[in-house]
Amino acid sequence: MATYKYPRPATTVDIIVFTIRQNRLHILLINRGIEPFKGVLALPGGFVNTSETLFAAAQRELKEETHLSDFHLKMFGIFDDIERDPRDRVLSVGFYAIIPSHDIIVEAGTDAENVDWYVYEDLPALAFDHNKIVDLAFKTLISDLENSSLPSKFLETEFTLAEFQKVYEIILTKEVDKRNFRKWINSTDYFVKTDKLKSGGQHRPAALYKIKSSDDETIKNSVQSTQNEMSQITDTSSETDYQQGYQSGFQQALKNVTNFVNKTQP
Amino acid sequence: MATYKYPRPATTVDIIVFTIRQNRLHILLINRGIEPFKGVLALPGGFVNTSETLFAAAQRELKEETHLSDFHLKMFGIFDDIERDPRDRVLSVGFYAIIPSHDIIVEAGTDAENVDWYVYEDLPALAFDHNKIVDLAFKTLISDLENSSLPSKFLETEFTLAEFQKVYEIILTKEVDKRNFRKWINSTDYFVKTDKLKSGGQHRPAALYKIKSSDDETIKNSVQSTQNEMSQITDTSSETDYQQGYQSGFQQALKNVTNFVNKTQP
DNA sequence: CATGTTAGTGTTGAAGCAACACAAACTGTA
DNA sequence: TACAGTTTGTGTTGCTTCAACACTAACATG
Repeated sequence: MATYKYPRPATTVDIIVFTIRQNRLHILLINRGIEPFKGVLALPGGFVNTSETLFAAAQRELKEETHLSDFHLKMFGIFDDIERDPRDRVLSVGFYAIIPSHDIIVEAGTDAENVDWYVYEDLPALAFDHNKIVDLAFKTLISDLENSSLPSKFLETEFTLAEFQKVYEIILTKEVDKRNFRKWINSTDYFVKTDKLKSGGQHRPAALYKIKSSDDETIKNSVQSTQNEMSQITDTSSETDYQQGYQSGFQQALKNVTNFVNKTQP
Repeated sequence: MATYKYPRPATTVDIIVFTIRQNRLHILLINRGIEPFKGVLALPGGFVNTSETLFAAAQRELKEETHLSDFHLKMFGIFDDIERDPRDRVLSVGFYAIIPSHDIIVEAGTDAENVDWYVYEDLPALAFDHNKIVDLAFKTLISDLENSSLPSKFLETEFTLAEFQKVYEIILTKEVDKRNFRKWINSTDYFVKTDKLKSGGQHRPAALYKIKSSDDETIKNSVQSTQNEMSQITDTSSETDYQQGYQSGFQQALKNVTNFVNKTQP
């Protein structure tokens, strides 16, 4: 039991786990095993302990309820409607995770009676305000797509450009021009061609690419636990920001301002 | 007294109040009247009650400590370092506020011994992790500048384009091209020219502009209390998003995807 | 009415990007 | 072994966007 001078809201984390299965975007939902909303589909998540960060809580809950432990994880929003949980005043912090398509072993954990994948575009009504949380997670995913190596997290470490292009087409539900896509790949410095080819196909073998990083294993195997705030700066520096850690801020923030500001010094 | 089965982190809000004085960006700080960090400069803010939203808490605290009540207010981040408050485990949600330069009557409230304005570029070490919070607030302000009518919140309801341009130059610390700036003003539909002129100057009178909105009083006099999550979508629709409220999400999220996606339908 | 100061206005060259078609490489089968 | 079938891989062009840049108009004051 814990006693405080003033009442305080509880804090939870909820996680949207995205993956691609059968060429469609899916998210992970649990069938709630306990009240409230017993038997209703809901996002994996749970209460934040006093001894852990929000990221740690999201990792822990996802592992408890799904036995997943290796994923990209990003905080994207806070949900604070007063009546969003019938039991008590509960704030929730939303995270989204991306796991590769081949990595889809999930088992029900303690709080969950059942864990399964559901097609994103055809979700039923979820418990609490979870539909709203899912919507914002998807919007955030979309806006994160272009300016980072993030979509490759849907694939294995090495992937062909055709596979990678397909990830975009599935998430955006739009056709992508092959040549322009490849030009964009080369214009970023997120990816490099390996000297390997995708073998075993029936047709012309494709070159395998991977994320360009001095230590991509570190990135792959750990969540972004050092990034403990939501970066509103959705520019091309968002990935490197996290690796550089905390910067002095002022000059950093000015880097990517565009528009009518003079580029040349007078 | 409040008793819970499990311990829970406390939740606070901290507010960065931006304004422009003497052609420099300032923020509002209080000299803490109580421990911890008694006598140290800190952001206005305080604990969130169980019966209020985070926005309501930010409004209330700002009013309690500064007697300000009319401002633009936006949530921008969460701060969850485990040791960020020596008393207890405390999560903090950051907001920034913008108040017009003419509207700078502030008085010390209950928790604050002293309230005053400090030049943004020359801040001392603040209590808790407040320097970090200020940095992210400023980054968010910068990225919000271009795609909204927000910077006009630094000015009175009606303003000249020279005044408006000056706001950008002060915040960005860069010179702005007058003709390109005015072209940008016209290309957005955020602003309209009124039929009034700025009188009383010594030289050619300038036309007065204002925010184009059917009910701009509503926008001016209220915080964005209906926007209870951080919109990661930093595109040109961010202002209208808030007015339209919650949308179905999927198609909405696709609107502003650019880059290599085919624009024409096959 | 002459001077001083701010308000207000268009054009041009460069860069970025969407649209678009065909040859090369490999597998399996005849 | 060659032919059919399928996927990989590659450049150019026109359009749009935007940064750079200089002069005239309007008013106040002495």
